Amino acid sequence: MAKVKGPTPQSEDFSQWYLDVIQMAELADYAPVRGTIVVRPYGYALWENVQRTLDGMFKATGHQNAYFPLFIPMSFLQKEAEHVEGFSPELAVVTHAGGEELEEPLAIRPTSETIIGYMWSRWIRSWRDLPQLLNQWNNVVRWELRTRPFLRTSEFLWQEGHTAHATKEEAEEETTRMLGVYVDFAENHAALPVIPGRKTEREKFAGAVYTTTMEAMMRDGRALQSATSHFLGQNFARAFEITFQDKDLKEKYVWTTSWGLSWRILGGIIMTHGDDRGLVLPPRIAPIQVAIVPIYKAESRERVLAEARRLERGLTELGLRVRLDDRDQYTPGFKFHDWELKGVPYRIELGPRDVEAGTAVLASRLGGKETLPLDGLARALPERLAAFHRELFERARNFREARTRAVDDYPAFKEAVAEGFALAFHCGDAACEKAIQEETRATARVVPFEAPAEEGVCVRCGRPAAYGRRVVFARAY
RNA sequence: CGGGGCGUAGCGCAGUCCGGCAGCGCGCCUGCUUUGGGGGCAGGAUGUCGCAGGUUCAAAUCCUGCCGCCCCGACCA
Repeated sequence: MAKVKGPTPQSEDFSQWYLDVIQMAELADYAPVRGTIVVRPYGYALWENVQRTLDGMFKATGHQNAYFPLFIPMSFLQKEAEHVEGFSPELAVVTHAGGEELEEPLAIRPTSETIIGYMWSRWIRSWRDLPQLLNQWNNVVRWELRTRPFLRTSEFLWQEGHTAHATKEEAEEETTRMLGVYVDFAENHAALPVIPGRKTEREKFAGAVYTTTMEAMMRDGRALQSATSHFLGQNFARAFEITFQDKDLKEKYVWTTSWGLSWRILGGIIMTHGDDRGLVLPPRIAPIQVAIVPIYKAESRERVLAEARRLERGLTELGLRVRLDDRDQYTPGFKFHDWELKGVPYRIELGPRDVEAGTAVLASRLGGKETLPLDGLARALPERLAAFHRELFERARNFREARTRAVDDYPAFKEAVAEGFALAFHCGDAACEKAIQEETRATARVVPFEAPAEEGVCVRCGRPAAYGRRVVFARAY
């Protein structure tokens, strides 16, 4: 009975736990270039499920996929003042190609507002060409100084939606609608409770008029910005001369939005649901929802496997993602640990005794084993998986609420952000916000949409509060 | 970009101080046995000791330079 090391316990070193789990569960591995990772098949299957789900939601809201190039002329990025200031420090730039120095360096896209803006300026002529509702699934590069798998990598996969509209109202509606899609995805598919709202001026996207976001709490109490949706106003329209002739015969600038969700969400799923045994994956996006572990001796092998295959077929026919673990070189105990590490929601154990009795053991990744009749077992699983999702979501929400405190003085604020979210009034001044960060390492994460209207004074400087409500502060990833 | 750590078998490491046969655990391969919570026994394979240069009869070990990665902090999806 060899003792095999599991991941570092969360309580001992949460960051090490995260890194251990990613490696051990075979989600990803480090690649040769600093800050880059290889997403392994199990991790990529998870990402594919995120993609498939979200892509359907984008299409249901009228968007179409397109693809714009990886290379962007440097001059494009310089056209929007805030945008270039925000992104230039982290650009990767190609200066040589084909054995020669390029006349104009090419930025590897950090995001595609500029090249899409350029194309729109050629495509859009009339109000009849609007709205433009585009999305692309791609990779982008941002040369981050401090990297961490999924959360912050030099190259990452994401989707970036870009839309152009005739009116401000329509663009703002789009901004809100798409944040709503992300919230729907987070809560109903990834089981992540999130707080939707607006970013402060200091935290907004470089080039946006304003940024909306959803923030989630990880199991170490830190916040993770899980998706953003930006109202870009006419900033990019002016920079790229994207104009159209309206019904009133006047030439006008379009109003644009952009919104994105990256594989960072996988980091959020890992750090929200995982425990000391490893991953816990939300059923709706788990690559494997049910693992069947057959238990047999040489003489019972065929009998047990035959029954296991019958069960596998029954589950597959219901549209469930199933894996029959018939690897001969491992013992059942090993397989139990393995599927727990990989976060599979349900495991079915099937041995000679069960086959004899017409039963099987159903084990939940959230704990508990029960013996159930084989007959009807498959049909019971969809409801079990739905309940699993609900329990996962509730657990995460309870955790967040237990670690969230409304605070009105600075000492209490410091205590609150040391272990979770602080709900506090703030004056709205960027310098004061920066001081908070320097003094507490916490930042303003989100001004929640859904928060009671309240007046007060700034938790740090005592000046009258802005926003008319409390702001969520936390240490963030 | 600042601070720290580490590069030795696929992985985790010991050996480096004090130069002298390249080691351990896990994993891997073969066989037998086992299988209801990470089995056992036996046999076996696997190395530019990060790179370059120097000192020496002799370098993983000492000297010089370089490279890379990881972790921690300030910036970002």
